[in-house]
Amino acid sequence: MNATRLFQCLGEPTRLNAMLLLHEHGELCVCELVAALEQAQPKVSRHLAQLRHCELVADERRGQWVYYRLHPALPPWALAIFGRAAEAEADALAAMRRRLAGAAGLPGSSERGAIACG
Amino acid sequence: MNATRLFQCLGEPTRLNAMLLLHEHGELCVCELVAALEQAQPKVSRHLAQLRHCELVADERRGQWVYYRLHPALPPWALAIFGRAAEAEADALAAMRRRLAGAAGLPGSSERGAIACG
DNA sequence: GCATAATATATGGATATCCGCATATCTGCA
DNA sequence: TGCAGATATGCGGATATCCATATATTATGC
Repeated sequence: MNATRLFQCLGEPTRLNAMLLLHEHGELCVCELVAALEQAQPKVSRHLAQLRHCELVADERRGQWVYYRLHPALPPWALAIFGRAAEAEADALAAMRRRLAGAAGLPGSSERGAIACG
Repeated sequence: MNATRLFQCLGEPTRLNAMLLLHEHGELCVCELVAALEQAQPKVSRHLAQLRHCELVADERRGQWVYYRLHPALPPWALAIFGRAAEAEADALAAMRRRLAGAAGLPGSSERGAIACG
């Protein structure tokens, strides 16, 4: 992991926001990211693939869903950078958090305290 | 100043290294940056112009030389990110520091302890 | 004014990035 | 087997990025 490459990956809003969400929530599936980011599914999926390629995230399939989390091998300085970026993007992050909580019916919604609808 | 834009700027080696050098040394003129970065002058100048445009650096002409420093309005979280990036790029930074010290005859060389040649 | 050093910009071309749309793959279930 | 939901990928096009070379600008010293 190298600083230039990390910054390249974070220099695009969808990827940065996805990383910040994963940093905050630990683990999210693609449909939750799509809901929180308010971006088209192929777009989110493509950016996640790029983050996977750079080993910024790790993915794991569980049944129908694919869960993403921060890559376990990320060095401490990278995590520290995510923390600072979260500080800088506090407002956008709050909005995404709200959309995530409002997305009922998604796999993780019960754990997040939302009312599951089905 | 916004996180995505900052990361875009830092996602290119010449710009990242220039920022780390300025973070470490406070102030450097273009010819010192050219020596430390080992990149062509027009290339360095162009990247500095871009950093200036994004208000990541401030410039000041003093006679023949133009000095660059980190922009005074940079928020704390941005400075913190530079610190972490410096940690990640410690080796490259050490090499640039050596080249800077070895560049005798440049405007700041006496202050840096090198032997001025003219 | 003229030569020179330091710095900035213009130009053109190669390459990369990002997107939307369509479609493929995979899983769970009837 | 076949359908539906979740996710990934192929493709073409628009745009942005980056570079090297050449040239312009600004300041200094004679």
